[in-house]
Amino acid sequence: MKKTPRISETEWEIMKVVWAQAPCSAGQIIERLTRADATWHPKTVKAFLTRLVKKRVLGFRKEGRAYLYRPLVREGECVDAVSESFLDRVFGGSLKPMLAHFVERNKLSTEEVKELKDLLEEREPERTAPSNKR
Amino acid sequence: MKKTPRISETEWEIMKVVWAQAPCSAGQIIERLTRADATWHPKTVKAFLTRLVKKRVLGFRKEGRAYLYRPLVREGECVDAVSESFLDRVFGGSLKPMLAHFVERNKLSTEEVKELKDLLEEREPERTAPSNKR
DNA sequence: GTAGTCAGATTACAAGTGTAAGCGTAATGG
DNA sequence: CCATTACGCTTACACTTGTAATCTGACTAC
Repeated sequence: MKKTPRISETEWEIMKVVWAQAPCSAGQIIERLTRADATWHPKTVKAFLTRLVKKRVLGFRKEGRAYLYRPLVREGECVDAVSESFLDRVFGGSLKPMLAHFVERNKLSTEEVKELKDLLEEREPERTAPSNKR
Repeated sequence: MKKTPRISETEWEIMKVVWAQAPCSAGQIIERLTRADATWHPKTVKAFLTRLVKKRVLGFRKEGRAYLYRPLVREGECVDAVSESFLDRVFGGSLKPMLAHFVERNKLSTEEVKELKDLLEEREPERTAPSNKR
């Protein structure tokens, strides 16, 4: 296991953009972020970018005057890490209570319920014995 | 809405015990925690308890020499808050990708898949009265 | 070429976190 | 009584996070 570096909440916002936009400049990132939420301050974003590079979460290559940033960790890995941590911390690591919570809370439409069931359907019979994860 | 106070990762560990054990002394909490993970240091736990009281997440009543702590915020509320934040941040707020992720990742047994499907089944909105409110 | 502009880097700083040792006080066992 | 415990409270400190101004060096428009 490679132990994904810890990515804070705000850092995650920035990473989402980088993950989505492949190699992108600070300008593009700032633009994207401020478009969604005008309270982002360019300087703040820059500072975060520098930090993320230092953390080795982002890499870059010089492209003329500016940098083109790119992720050094894959989104999937980070999602895995944070999801597992969340599941463990809040729901003791078991899916059922978690799903129960979300289903309860997000009043799903019949439509959505069906989608989710289909999703479960597709996955399926890897084995019959309870796989105690981890 | 009452805006649940932010509960950090480590604080959550402690809260889990308090939520589970109703009114309980520092000693009981420490005991519980160290039983599960011997690296907990009593002093550390005490410090967190004090902080949590200051944050108004825990309350207490004196019981002789010691305090009996009790939660001032309900677990459900905190779970709601942190779950929503997680869902938004990591999965853009939509359940389906999230479920997909967890289902994919935790190689479920047929058994477990069935349980989850049942869970969805139960929750299904009353289709007799199609109140489609999102 | 000289001032302005625009990069990213550096620095700053207040909160929040994780960790734990010390302090003061009250109970306790000799 | 009095030293030891047992408690909670205070203090400490390094690290992280959120936020942003300032610095520095390169480039651009006069």
